[in-house]
Amino acid sequence: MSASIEDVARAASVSVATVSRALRGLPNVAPSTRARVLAAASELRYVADPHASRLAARRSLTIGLALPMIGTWYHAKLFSGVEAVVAANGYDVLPFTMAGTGGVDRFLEDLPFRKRVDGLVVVDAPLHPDQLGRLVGAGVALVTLGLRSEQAPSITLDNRAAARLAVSHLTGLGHRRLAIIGGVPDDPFRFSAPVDRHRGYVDSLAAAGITPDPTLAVPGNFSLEGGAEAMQRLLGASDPPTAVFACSDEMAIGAMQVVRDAGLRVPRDVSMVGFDDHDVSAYLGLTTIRQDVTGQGERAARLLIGLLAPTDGATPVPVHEVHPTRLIVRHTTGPPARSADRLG
Amino acid sequence: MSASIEDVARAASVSVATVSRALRGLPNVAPSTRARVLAAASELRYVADPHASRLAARRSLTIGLALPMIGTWYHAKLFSGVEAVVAANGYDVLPFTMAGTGGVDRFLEDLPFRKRVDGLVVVDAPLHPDQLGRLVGAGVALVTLGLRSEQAPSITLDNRAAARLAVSHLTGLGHRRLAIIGGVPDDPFRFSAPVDRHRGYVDSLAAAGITPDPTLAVPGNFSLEGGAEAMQRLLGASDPPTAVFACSDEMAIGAMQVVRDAGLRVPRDVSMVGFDDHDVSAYLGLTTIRQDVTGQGERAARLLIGLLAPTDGATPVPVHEVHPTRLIVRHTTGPPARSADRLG
DNA sequence: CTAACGGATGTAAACGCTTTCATCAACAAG
DNA sequence: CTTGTTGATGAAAGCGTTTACATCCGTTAG
Repeated sequence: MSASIEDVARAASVSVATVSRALRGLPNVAPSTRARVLAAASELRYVADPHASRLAARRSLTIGLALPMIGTWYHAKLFSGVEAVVAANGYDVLPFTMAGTGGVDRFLEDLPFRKRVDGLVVVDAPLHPDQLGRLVGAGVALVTLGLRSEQAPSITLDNRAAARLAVSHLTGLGHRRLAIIGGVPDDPFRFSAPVDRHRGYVDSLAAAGITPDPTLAVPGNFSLEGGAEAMQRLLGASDPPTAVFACSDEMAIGAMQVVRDAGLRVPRDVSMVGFDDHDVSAYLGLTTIRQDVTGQGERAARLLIGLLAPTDGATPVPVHEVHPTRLIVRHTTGPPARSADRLG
Repeated sequence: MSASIEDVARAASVSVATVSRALRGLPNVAPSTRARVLAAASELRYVADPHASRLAARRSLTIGLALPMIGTWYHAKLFSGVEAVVAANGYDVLPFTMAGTGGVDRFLEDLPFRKRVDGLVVVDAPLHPDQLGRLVGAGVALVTLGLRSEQAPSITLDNRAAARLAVSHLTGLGHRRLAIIGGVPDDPFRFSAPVDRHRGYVDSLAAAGITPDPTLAVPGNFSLEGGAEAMQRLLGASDPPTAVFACSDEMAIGAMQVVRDAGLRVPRDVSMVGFDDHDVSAYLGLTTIRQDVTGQGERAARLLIGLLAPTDGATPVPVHEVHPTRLIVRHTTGPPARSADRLG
């Protein structure tokens, strides 16, 4: 049905070995022969069967991308970055979503990617350190994104410092009752961002001489809905916050809507700062912490592909990159209304 | 390094053929034998090498997903839907992005997916009808999403009717100067939504006795930035619209920000209706046309997998599904301010 | 008791490549 | 003129499965 390497060999009057070499740009092929092979291949619209070639070459030319889910802004951007450089380097990308039955544990149990990918980008580190260690031990090249691990190169943010940036901005404006929407995850080893950001929040409060009020720290599930629910709880309290640090822009957006629905104004009654710099945030005027998600994906892919390249020396030391974040002040933060009281 | 089928065969004291049969649940294997093989396989943590098995079985158990890009809300949701059902059916999904060098044409030229996927979901039909025809002729199972094609099953929206829904809502409120942000694409064969929605817009104007003003139809590139730029142009005109139909929520969001930056209010000065029902739209109170993007992705995948299943009869007639849309009225639409003038 | 049958199993030939190794020609050096 | 050397090429052995076909054996029908 479709041409095989033998067809090309016949058409070019050479052996299949020569076709293979010529097509892959290997040395020791006479220029004239190579030209003839190339012509024949393109004439026959020949494309090497990836399965055959991967079986023979013992490399899949595929990198796996393990993430908790697709469909959110963050993961889509990440995917986009990874995909771009992976494709540019001639690899395929194979997404693994942890959402299905069994999730992470089944993923590790069945190792569905075994023999299927040359390397793995693990996002939000849905794996325990020892699980990661086992993988690395099994010879799987991998880089983690979102959680630092000692066993493999990683790309992270300084979440604690970033949170300090956000919260200090708020305390600097005079806020004293500061809430955080984020939440402690089930397992800090798997997704450390919320706990680190919470630490930064506490840091900043301490620096401003404020004692953290545990009722002002509510989980938001990193979703619009979760942010809205969290804000509802905050507003329902006896002494609501004048400022909120949401650990994602989506939670911030959900929360702001609740604020407005309650007849309050942002930032007059409640200041809001998010995290991510979601595409829409600029258009909503949301003050936020910017991170370059696509760039992180690109970087992770590049790192992994570097790992896959034949290392002509000792095993390289794992790289740990901490990507920058930046406070973007827009229009959802301002001094607390009560500061006027204090002045008066 | 990792167990092969021979290792399992040896451990279970049977031939590799029996192992293969036992593991794949084929008939004609004695229950006791099957149990023994299963035990051995799990003991050795055996997983069949996908490349070998795909080469031998001549099917890749992979479905390709060709889309213009990842990273936007729409495509991420679609991806999410496709991925879920594809994974549930034991297939892998291999994304192909058209963004890179050459884009669609190179994609078709090299047919990079040839021999690599069993079927293809083509999103936003980046292919000409005759290109699609060639693919189908070449035996590639495919379903298109976003553009109806006669050669293959398709999943579409009735974009024209949906646009009528949106625009009639606006005319019903009394608007007479109605803009549309969407734009005519380079090639209506590749992405027909904008032209169909424009038709629906014209329909509704006609029904309301309004002559379309070509200066009120501006392209917006289906992006936040594009929406903003479009709105800038509309506002800069001598007689700006009192209502805008944006062909995507993202364009609507970009446009609304420009409206507000100009010191105008939504919906008092400008009504806005979007298209998609983006996750954030509910939180922004955006009136919009809802479509179930994830559901469309799921459906496309299901259709394709059905196509792949052994057809024990004549070639099935291509299914053309038109998925529903619905107008969701929220808070960005209202009667035009000037309607008061008319009353007065 | 024999022949035919059918279920369980094994043998071995693909599948379409890559890659090692051998071969060969041409040419430089002795 | 031999002997090395080097670059171009081909032969063939895998790579780890699937699957058509053959074999074996216990049943059942005649």
